[in-house]
Amino acid sequence: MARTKEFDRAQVLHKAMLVFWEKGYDGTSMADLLEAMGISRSSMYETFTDKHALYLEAAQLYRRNSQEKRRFLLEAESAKEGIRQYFERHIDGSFREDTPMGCLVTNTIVNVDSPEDEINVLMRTHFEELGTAFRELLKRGQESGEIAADRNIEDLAYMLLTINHGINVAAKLNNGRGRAESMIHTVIGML
Amino acid sequence: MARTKEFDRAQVLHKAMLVFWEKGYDGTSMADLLEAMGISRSSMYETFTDKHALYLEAAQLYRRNSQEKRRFLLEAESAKEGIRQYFERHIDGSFREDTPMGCLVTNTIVNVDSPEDEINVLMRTHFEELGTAFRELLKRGQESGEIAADRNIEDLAYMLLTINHGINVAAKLNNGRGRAESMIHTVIGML
DNA sequence: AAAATACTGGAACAATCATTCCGAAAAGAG
DNA sequence: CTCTTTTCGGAATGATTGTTCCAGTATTTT
Repeated sequence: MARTKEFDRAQVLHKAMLVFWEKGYDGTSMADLLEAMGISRSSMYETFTDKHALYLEAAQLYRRNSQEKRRFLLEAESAKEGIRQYFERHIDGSFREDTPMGCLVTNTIVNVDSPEDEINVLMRTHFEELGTAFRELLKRGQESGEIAADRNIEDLAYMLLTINHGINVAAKLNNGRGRAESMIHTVIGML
Repeated sequence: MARTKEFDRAQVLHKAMLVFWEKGYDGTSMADLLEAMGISRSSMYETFTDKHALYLEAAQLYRRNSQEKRRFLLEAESAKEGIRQYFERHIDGSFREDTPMGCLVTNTIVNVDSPEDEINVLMRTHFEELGTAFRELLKRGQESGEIAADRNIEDLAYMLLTINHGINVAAKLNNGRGRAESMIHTVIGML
């Protein structure tokens, strides 16, 4: 009876995500979004309701992509090797030239005011899960003897989580990824 | 011939700094600033020229206060003890309840678009100097035998700098300072 | 008292923001 | 061709933004 469905919703959302990633929530205007998404104002509001709702969807998309890295932690046989592979991916994602620098989630934490905001809850969950993944893997590594028994697993996991945050900040400063890669190599050697 | 000087310029600037610290550059409106500073629009523009100029001054003030921590690195006799004292101060400043969470400088890096902006140059310098302070102290620690000779000083310094960044992000997530303090203790034990 | 300066309050401005609405063009289905 | 639905582009709205300007009120010194 009518015209076929829509444009490519997923693709358009992806474009929006890149803009949010680069400029943050307040920093991106609707004009920026529409230009990048390549659809009309009307279509955008029809499809995504709101700027806030669009951001929420974009953040969730980012998170899905980003969560793939965590598989290296969950499925690793060796703790150190799993951590190495995770950070290799993490550094690559944070420093690569064809996407914005840093991490959309980290970039946002700062920006949103209310800690009760749905967005902020999403961020907190994101990092709690990452911290848990580090902890579980380190624990397994300790049980298998790969990591010394006297190590404080809780502290090491929190250290890795903190380094994870720090890399996202460092990427914004653009000091070059080489230093980060070398640093992670040394950190793993100390575990 | 005339009325005496002004209100307390330094005090008013301090108030403005707290607002920028909490809400970021874009996030704070002139209304917010004026309410916190307690002076009139006219006086504000007369005294500080611009929002941008005001922010720049506020950031420099923050940086001066923040730089006092670095003295613990520059003047330390023991490397580990100096690093311990630095991070004790750093965590306290980042997590304390009577000032905004995190670090004004870190909170800003994300926000400003152009890397050529005077503000962004300020930020970069800030962290380069901190990285140098870590490196010099670690080197002295290695020469005095406090730190093993086979350690890669460059990597360790970059790790501490990255952890420094990460703490500022973690403070925004408000996971409680206890975990950060415990983590630093463990990290220093591993140096 | 008079003159000079410091500060205030509010009005006015132009720009930008997210959002809503409407009419027209486009495109598949009957 | 004729519906029906999707998409578009632009105009309009109302709120908020940073900034300028001016008249008026303090406050101090000559």
